[in-house]
Amino acid sequence: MYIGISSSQHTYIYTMTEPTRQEAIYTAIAHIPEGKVATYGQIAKLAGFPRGARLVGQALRQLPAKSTIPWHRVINAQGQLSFPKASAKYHEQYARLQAEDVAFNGGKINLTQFQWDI
DNA sequence: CGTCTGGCCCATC
DNA sequence: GGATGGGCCAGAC
Repeated sequence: MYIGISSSQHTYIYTMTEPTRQEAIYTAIAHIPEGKVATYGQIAKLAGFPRGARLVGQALRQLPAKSTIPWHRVINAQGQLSFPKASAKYHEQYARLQAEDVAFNGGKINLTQFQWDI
């Protein structure tokens, strides 16, 4: 989010120079429709970082708990959740996706069926 | 500066 | 299916 101060010339001074990578990434994720998933690489590209898949992971790791963006719709390019299978996070993501009728087959999501195509 | 580590990706074998 | 190696970018030493 920008914090801006307007001047008489209609220019703006921001506390952060530009949309942060994080913001661009969060915005992209926010656009994933319900019942669809996107890969880290896909989000990175959308946010303007063609090879920045890891940035997406980093951004999501720092996501505030109160945030409402659909982080659970971001999965890896293999169609799997990028959490250890035994972890609470894995189960939460799994449950949220299933609640949106995203199907798992042997722990994997069929990307040709469920990937968000822009 | 260098090196390692991440909710990764891709090509290749 | 799996393993490996290169690439990517930002942070943390």
